[in-house]
Amino acid sequence: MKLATWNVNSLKVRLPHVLQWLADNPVDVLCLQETKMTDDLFPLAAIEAAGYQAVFSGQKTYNGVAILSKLPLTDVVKNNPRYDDLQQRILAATVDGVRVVCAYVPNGQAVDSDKYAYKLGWLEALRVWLAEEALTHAELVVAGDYNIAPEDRDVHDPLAWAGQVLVSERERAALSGLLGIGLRDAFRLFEQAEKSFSWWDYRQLGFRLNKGLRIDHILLSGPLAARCSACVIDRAPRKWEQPSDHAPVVATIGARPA
DNA sequence: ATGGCTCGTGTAACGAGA
Repeated sequence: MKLATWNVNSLKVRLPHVLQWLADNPVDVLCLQETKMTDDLFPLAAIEAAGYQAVFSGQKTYNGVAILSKLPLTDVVKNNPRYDDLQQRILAATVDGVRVVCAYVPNGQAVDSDKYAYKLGWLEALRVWLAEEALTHAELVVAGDYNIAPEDRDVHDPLAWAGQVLVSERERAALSGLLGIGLRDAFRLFEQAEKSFSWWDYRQLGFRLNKGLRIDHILLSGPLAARCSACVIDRAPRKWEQPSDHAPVVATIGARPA
């Protein structure tokens, strides 16, 4: 099974990119974040024409998540049942026995802001819920835009970013908390090139100068991590016309042992 | 030190993202 996550920064603008990317990379499951549209506007027909089923949970202007899959999506859950949230940031579904959670973690804006406190509370509630999910789903994937660079090697200029939102200690501790329930960062299961990032600022030639952060992650439960044979960031669509500021992350997971 | 770019909204700037 190939599984990917991609923050598209508006599915209305990026639908052609998603369709092109799926044509080039026919993954089994694609988690999308920042669709930025209500469900009545979701481009289901175009996605189905590309050979994918889809579930989605959106809202006007901000946030919004979706899961695309070649195989049926069952047991769909919108939002974290342990957290009352007006923002549409979580979507879960089961595909071929694998529990897939698509997450768009709050940005946090600045460490002294209300949004930062919301981010930390949201992440703690996510940890509590995922710990429960892990008990009933041995094969659990949590893929999405975490808005956290786990380590300094995931930051183009750690000194400039030190202490700021996306890299602060409390955010990193919250991400470690998710690993503490038995999840692994698929990207770090393998040797990777230095300065591997998944997001680059639109401004200041961020992509061309590789001034980026690795903030989009695929976390895998133990049985899936054991079968994961690769995890890569696909920079190609970041070079296309009118790109998202994020690149897709793709994990390859082998078949269950007989 | 600040803003730099792109999105949605709505049709002009502005909030938000990261």
